[in-house]
Amino acid sequence: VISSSPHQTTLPILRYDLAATLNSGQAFRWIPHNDDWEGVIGQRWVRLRLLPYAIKAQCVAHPNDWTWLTRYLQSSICLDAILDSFPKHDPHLQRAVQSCLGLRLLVQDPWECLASFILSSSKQIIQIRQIIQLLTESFGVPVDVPHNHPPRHAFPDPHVIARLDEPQLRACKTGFRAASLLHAARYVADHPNFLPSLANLPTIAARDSLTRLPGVGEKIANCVLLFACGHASAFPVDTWILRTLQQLYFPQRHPKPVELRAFIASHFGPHAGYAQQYLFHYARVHARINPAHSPTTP
DNA sequence: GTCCAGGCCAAGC
DNA sequence: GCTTGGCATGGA
Repeated sequence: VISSSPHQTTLPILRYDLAATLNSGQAFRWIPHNDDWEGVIGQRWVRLRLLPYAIKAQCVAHPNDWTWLTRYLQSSICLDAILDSFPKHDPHLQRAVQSCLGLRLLVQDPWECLASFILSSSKQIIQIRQIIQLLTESFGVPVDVPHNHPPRHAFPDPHVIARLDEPQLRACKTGFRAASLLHAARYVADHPNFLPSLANLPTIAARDSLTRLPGVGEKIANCVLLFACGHASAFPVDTWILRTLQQLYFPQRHPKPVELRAFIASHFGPHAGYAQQYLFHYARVHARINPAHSPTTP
């Protein structure tokens, strides 16, 4: 591994909650170090720090431009336009937005996102991180890191996963998800246009093509569409969001899936996926909203 | 020890 | 159409 001094830049930002963005269950590879966040985007190691009106970014090789980073972080978008599109008379959503004003949706690599969420099924976020770390350390290419820095690895390419077998994947604690990951890797490796094409399809058609993969249902498909393919109305409904929606919008009853889908489509507007991310983060931080079993706060 | 986790799927109402 | 159990694994 070649090491050298970090190169850095400063991205101007208006409102950006870096911690909430990197730690709200959309990406699984960011590690906090004091005020810094370290991660790997594509083949690049990156260190980020939030300043009053900027994000300071360091990486090892000097890049020609930083478009890859501003696109990933969505640091240049107009957040107000998105927040203004939310329903005006929804105190629950407004409260969630105020609790982490500056939370953004990242734009991630579709393969890493698809693979990560295949591995997420019926796992806690902390365990998803562990599985993905094992996978990258076992099969990912080492990336350049600063001097005396622990090694970091790129997320393994679909072609690499495709040549493995199920026991090798189960050795990374993937469990019953191994077969689905292997199948997805082989399909993506054999159909290089599949994932790039999703961004240009209507959301429903893109979702239908994703759910044809074994182990990919409506929820995981919506995660890929929202977190990697630019489908702003995709609204992943997991156990957290389901209980949150029930408690906030359907007190004392349990709407059927059809009713819930209709509510989501009509209530949250064109950036429903953003609303979902605020509600998800709010529910997880303020566990009192969401006493699935026993809340940690009185 | 028990319950359940950013689910999905096949089987059985 | 909706509900249930099984699927690995390990936090809480």
